[in-house]
Amino acid sequence: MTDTFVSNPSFFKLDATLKKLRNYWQKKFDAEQKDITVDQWLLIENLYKHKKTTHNELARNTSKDITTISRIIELLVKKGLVKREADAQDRRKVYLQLTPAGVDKYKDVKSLVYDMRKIGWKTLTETDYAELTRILDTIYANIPS
Amino acid sequence: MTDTFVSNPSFFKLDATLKKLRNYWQKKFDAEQKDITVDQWLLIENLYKHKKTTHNELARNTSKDITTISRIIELLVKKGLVKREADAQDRRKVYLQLTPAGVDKYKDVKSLVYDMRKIGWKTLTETDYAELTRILDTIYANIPS
DNA sequence: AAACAATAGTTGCCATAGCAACAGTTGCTA
DNA sequence: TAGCAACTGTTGCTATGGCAACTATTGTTT
Repeated sequence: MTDTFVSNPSFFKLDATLKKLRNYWQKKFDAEQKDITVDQWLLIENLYKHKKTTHNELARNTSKDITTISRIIELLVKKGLVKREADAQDRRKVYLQLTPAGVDKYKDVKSLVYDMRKIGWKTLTETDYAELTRILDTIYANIPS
Repeated sequence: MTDTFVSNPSFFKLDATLKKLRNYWQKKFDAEQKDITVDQWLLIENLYKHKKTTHNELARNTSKDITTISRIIELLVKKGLVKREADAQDRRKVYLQLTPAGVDKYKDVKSLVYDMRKIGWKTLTETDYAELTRILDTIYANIPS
């Protein structure tokens, strides 16, 4: 692996791309008055798919710190999109699930997200997607935890 | 482009990979008592390469918000790694440059960063790097500003 | 059973991200 | 030259990210 290669700014490029994506999504959300942030959306999407999870599971599934989950969930509860439910057996556990309003929000925002994903990929192929996935997964696996 | 393709979580994967990278770097910085954050490092690296820049240029070069630059620079000034210098012609402008201590910090941290970059890429090839660059650049270009 | 370890989640703190509002300066134009 | 637009940077506010310390609960060990 050459010097030039290693010193090339892949970290920077990842960061820049992700920021531009997040920014674009957020502006669309704001323009269409969805009244959520991109990360709040990610949790809603995850809760829709898993129906009923705990903070810890959500943290693992979304690659977010559990403290961040705790705070985002707090905001979603205040917005009436998520409800907490105590576990009867283990009183430390709190189950999280979307309220009916949360399910509505998911359905409302879903198609917008779908469209935005298409825009990011518009000039790329399925092979490109597979390549990106492979490379990012490899980098992820290469980094010690 | 298929449904499955579009609904696949590339945003999530980018985010997860970047977080793991940033985390790994930060832990190494902390373990070796470099006393800087990853983003502070990115500004130091940029200032080393450009010698003398303004907040605006630095924001463009690093893909960071100018308010974020303003605050990170404030921290670096407090640490004695960066100094501000007013422009004689245009009194709105402030030039930024590394102090001698800032240059030392750059030289001190550089090899550590070099090693970490190698670790992320250890099982990948130059072709992989070129592919990643191409795909990320394409996504970046596809997103409206 | 008492002591201790492990687990689930919250809160405090500081750093980064981005928007809006602001102050000061400079350039343009009527 | 007065007024306004554009530019440079800062500050306030809210959200996310991550570490450390904390509470409460449950499981384990002696």
